[in-house]
Amino acid sequence: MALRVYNSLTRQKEEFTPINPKKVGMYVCGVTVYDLSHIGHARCYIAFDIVYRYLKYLGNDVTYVRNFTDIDDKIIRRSQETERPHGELTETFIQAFHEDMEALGVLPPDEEPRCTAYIPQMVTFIQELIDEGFAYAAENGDVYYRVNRFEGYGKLSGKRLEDLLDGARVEVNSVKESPADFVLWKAAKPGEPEWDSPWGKGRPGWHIECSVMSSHNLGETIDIHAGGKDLIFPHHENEIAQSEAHNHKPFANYWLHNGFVNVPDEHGEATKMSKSLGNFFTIRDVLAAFHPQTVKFFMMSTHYRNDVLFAEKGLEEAEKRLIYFYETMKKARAFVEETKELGQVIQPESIESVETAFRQAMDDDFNTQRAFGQLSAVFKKLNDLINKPKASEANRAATTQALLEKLATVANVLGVFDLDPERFLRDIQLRQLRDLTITADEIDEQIILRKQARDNKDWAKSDEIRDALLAQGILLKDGPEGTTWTVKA
RNA sequence: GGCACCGUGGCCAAGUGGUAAGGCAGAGGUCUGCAAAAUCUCCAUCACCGGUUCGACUCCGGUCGGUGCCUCCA
Repeated sequence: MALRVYNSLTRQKEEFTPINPKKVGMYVCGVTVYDLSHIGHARCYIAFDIVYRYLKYLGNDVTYVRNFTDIDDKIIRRSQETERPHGELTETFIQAFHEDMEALGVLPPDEEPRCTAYIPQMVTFIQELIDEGFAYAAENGDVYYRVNRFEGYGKLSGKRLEDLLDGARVEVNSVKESPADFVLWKAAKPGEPEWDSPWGKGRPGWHIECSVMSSHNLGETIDIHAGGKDLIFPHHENEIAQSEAHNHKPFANYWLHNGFVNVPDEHGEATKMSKSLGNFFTIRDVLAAFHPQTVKFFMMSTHYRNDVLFAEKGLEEAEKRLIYFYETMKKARAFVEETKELGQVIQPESIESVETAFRQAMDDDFNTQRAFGQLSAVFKKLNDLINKPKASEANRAATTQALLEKLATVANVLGVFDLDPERFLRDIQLRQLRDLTITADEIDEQIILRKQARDNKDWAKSDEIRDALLAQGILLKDGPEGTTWTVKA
């Protein structure tokens, strides 16, 4: 078995071969910290968190670098609007981003470089591009990349330079040699944050940051470079142009891009999130409404390269499914604990096949949806073991235990259903209760009263309590281990 | 206009040359004091038209429909 990944550069799935065996360097473009992060960011960093985890699971020593863009036009504007120093502003949102990622169970990368810490390196890099004729300083203090000097321009996005020029708006009084040229260094206007450079005070352009931080942290050629698909052009195209012109070697061997998170419009059709339309969800908004695992599981229920429609129905479906997974694990765990002595595992090879199937799915470009499909069969099997006395209880319990252990391995790679089931289910209940006036203790009281009535076969009284709870939004479920409850949808 | 991508059951969503994973919803059965839950069973020929092939949802060409990028964007 070998891992195959879809490479945006070649537009096909390829076997993944790192430059150094078992040692992988990956760089994912991070956020610009001028505001709270949205669910599109969540999708991206969840997707590549899985990539990170899976590569490690396969035995690779992975160095994962994800930057923070902590200086750019939007930051400056926001800083001026709010009259806060830009450093303080970005610090706030870096912290918020960390909180969001932690809530989502996204592992921290190995390095999180901030571009303001690399300005001298960027200046050097730009100067070297100028020296080689790949860039030029304009009279206003800006420095531009000379796109037509770089032969491979457009190889990632599939765009041809002449097409770009056709489509480009004619910029009046542009200091650029060509409309396709992009900025490497921006001259500072009065009052803006500024750094020294041979071309005057200014700040780096967006694209140069990633080229420099990538090579400084991971070397001139890296294995994986990833980000949202909206970054393919111009950001990643420009990174390639900068880095390959500068280093004379390939910049990244594999380019991975995740799909968008869309939101429903008034007709339920997918539409792009945008602040102007007010259809924008921050990670915080969403986590207030749904459990982080629900959000994560939902995101992973579509292949990372496809767009996903962030609709309430889908989230609710995901949550329902996740509850089923956790409830099954809880029951399975209880079954094992109740069994005094564990016997022989029934069909040990079927236990191993769980992980084999998982790897087959994940080896195919991190196909989480397929992995979940296969795991459904495992949960069915657990139910079977718990409920159907086909074999001795001791053997069934042993098999259940073995499956649970295998599941834990897989859960750890996926970062889903890796929480304690009791705790997850309790968290879900408490979240659901927030919208109701009744408390968990009050419900438990009523359940005890109802049990007394039921023990006395006082069905009228029992049903009365049940109906009363239902009227308050609480749905009772009578199981072998007693009565549990959920909030009515 | 240029460049990419997509079109699988009521809905979500895998598969991509050998005759359609999984989930939600729905129908029926079991269980239950009755419910609910759980559990079991059932439920598609893959937008359309041509072509290649022994054989195509899967490859090629075309048609129709949808989306993204080309301006800041995960």
